[in-house]
Amino acid sequence: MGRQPCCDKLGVKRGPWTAEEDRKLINFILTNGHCCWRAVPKLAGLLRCGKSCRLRWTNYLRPDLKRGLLTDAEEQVVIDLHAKLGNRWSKIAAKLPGRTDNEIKNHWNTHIKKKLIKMGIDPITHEPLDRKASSPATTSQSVVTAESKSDEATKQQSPQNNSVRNASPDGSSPTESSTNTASTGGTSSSSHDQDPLVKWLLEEDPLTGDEPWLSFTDNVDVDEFSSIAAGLALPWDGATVDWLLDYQDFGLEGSSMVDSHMVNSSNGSKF
DNA sequence: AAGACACTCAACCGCTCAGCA
DNA sequence: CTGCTGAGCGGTTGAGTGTCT
Repeated sequence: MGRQPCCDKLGVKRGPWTAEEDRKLINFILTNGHCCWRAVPKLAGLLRCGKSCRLRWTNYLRPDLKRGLLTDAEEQVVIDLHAKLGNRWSKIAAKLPGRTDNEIKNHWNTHIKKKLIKMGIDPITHEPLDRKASSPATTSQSVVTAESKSDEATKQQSPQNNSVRNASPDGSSPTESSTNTASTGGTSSSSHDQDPLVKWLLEEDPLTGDEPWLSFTDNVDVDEFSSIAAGLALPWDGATVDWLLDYQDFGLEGSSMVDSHMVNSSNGSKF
């Protein structure tokens, strides 16, 4: 790759996480929360950079994560939101509780993209492939606005330009307006604006930001966390938490074992 | 059975943004 | 206003795994 690692300090471990590292990170965050990711590895006794810890937690260890493939309904939501928002995976993920941006991004690239192509829909423009060359206009079948199309076109023309993220979180910046003006442009009312579900998804954040593990600052123990999780219908029951914290003690190797456990433990429906 | 190829997804990287002094 | 720092985001990589020949 030739890139400089983000954490080029000697002694900073990279690569796949071990069960022991997962255990340390889980233990630390469940008892202390994460006030400052940079400090987490040091305090948790991990030879990782904070960035790596944050990624591991948010993409894999977080207790509210669903595991396994996206359901058809979730997939449809992703497609709809992608048509509206483009590659803003974090925004899309925010509308799908239990899903991470990384997961959605991966799923998009590996499954949905192909599915759409198979269906004759351009995954970038969300327009029928056979109409792409002949007419840029939107159709009733189209699930994207002309604006988001230009958004994608802009991005494609300047692959080094990450400026889509110049948009403010509420999508109101000039950049946002110029590249993804679905809410302001004349074609703002795609078919999904009439879809109550999509409308809701575009307006509401299912996650409020006050998830319990974000505010563990008072040495909440695992049992307490388990009950909180149960109360919130989080996917981790007490047994799972206990198991998760102990699974490497049974000689299970690698975090992939967590996956299989999570999937198998609930009739194959993720966790 | 074994090698080649395809696919998946965890993890990495660089960039940008937000908050603060 | 400016510069610094930490957090978050999206794009990309590559190891592991599955499927095909």
